[in-house]
Amino acid sequence: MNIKEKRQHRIVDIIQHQRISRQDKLLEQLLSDGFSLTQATLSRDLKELKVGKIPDSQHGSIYFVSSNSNNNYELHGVTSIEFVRDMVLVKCLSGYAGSVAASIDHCEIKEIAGTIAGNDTILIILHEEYDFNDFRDALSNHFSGLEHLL
Amino acid sequence: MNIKEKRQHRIVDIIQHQRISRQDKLLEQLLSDGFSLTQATLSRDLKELKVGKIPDSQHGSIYFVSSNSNNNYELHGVTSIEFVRDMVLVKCLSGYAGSVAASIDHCEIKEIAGTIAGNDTILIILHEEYDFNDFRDALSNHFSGLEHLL
DNA sequence: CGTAATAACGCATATTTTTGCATTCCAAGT
DNA sequence: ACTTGGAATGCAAAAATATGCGTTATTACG
Repeated sequence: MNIKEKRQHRIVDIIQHQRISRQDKLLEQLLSDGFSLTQATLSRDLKELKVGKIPDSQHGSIYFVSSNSNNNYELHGVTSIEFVRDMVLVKCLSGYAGSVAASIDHCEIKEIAGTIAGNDTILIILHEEYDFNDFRDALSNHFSGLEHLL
Repeated sequence: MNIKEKRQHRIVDIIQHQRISRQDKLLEQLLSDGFSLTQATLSRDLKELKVGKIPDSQHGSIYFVSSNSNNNYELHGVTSIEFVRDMVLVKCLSGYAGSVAASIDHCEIKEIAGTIAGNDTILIILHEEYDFNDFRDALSNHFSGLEHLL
C-alpha cells in the first residue's frame, strides 16, 4: 500500500471516529501522524474518497463517509471483467462469485440494475442509460485492485 | 405556511430533483421562482434543513437531503419527555408508546443506542458520548410539535 | 538505464460558504 | 396604536474549500 492509499485510509478512519468540521483540523492530525501534505491535497483526497459534509447541530457541519462511497475496498477473487451487449460478465475464482457479488451489491451502485451470481461467474445487468464506461468508473470508485482488469 | 417555510420546502424540492453544486445556482432558481433572499439566507436555510454536500463524479460536489433529515414530521401521543441519568423517559398516552418508539427508531438517530417501549412509556438509552442536549436537538430536528416538552 | 507519459503535489489564487453585526420585520402584550 | 423581544435577513468581511498551473515523483516501456 502506497503513501497516498495509507493517507486516505487514515482520513476515512479519522472521519469515522471524530466529528471533523474543517480540513485544517484534519490536516493537523494527518501531519502529526507523520503524513506530509497540504490542504490542497487533502481537499483532493476528500473528493476522491467522496467524503461528504453535513450540518450537525453541535459542530457546524461535519465530514462523513457515505457507507457506499469509495472505500477502496479490495475485491478478492476476480479474474476478469468483460462487457457483452449491455451486460457485464465478471469471472471469479471457483466459489468466489457469491461473495464478490455480495460486495458489489452492498455498494448499491446506481448504474447496476441487478446481479446474478453462479459459482464462478457473475452477470451484472446495467440500467439502460449507462454503458461500460460508467460501470467501470463506478466500480473503480468502490474497489481497488481491479485496475488491470478494467 | 409562512414565506420561510415555503422557501425551504422549495429548496428541498429543487435539491431532490436536480444536481445543484453551488448556492448561486440554487439562489437563481429561487429568485426566479419569486422568492426574495440573498445567498447568506440560503446558506442558513441549508444548515437548518441539514442539507449536506457530497462529491459527485460529474458535477464536482452536489447538495442532497438526507432521508432522515429534518422532516418536520408530527409525533402524536407524547405527553412528556424527561432525562434521567443518561437515559430518556418518554411518556405517552396509553397504548401509544409502541408507535411513537417505532417512529423514533425509523429516524435512525445516531445519538440513540436503543429504545424499549411499554404501553405508555418509552425508555431511550443514549450512546455514552451524547447528552440530553444532543438528544433534544436531534429529536427536534426530526419532529415538530414537541417544543413545549423539550 | 534513458525517456516519455502519467500521477501526485505544492503554491498561490479563485471560488464558495459561513458568520458577526446592524437592521428590519412581526407577533404578543398593554 | 405603542412598545418590546425575538426571529429573519442583508451586507460585508472572514473563513473554508477548490483549482489552474508549474514542478516533482513514479511508472511503463523501448
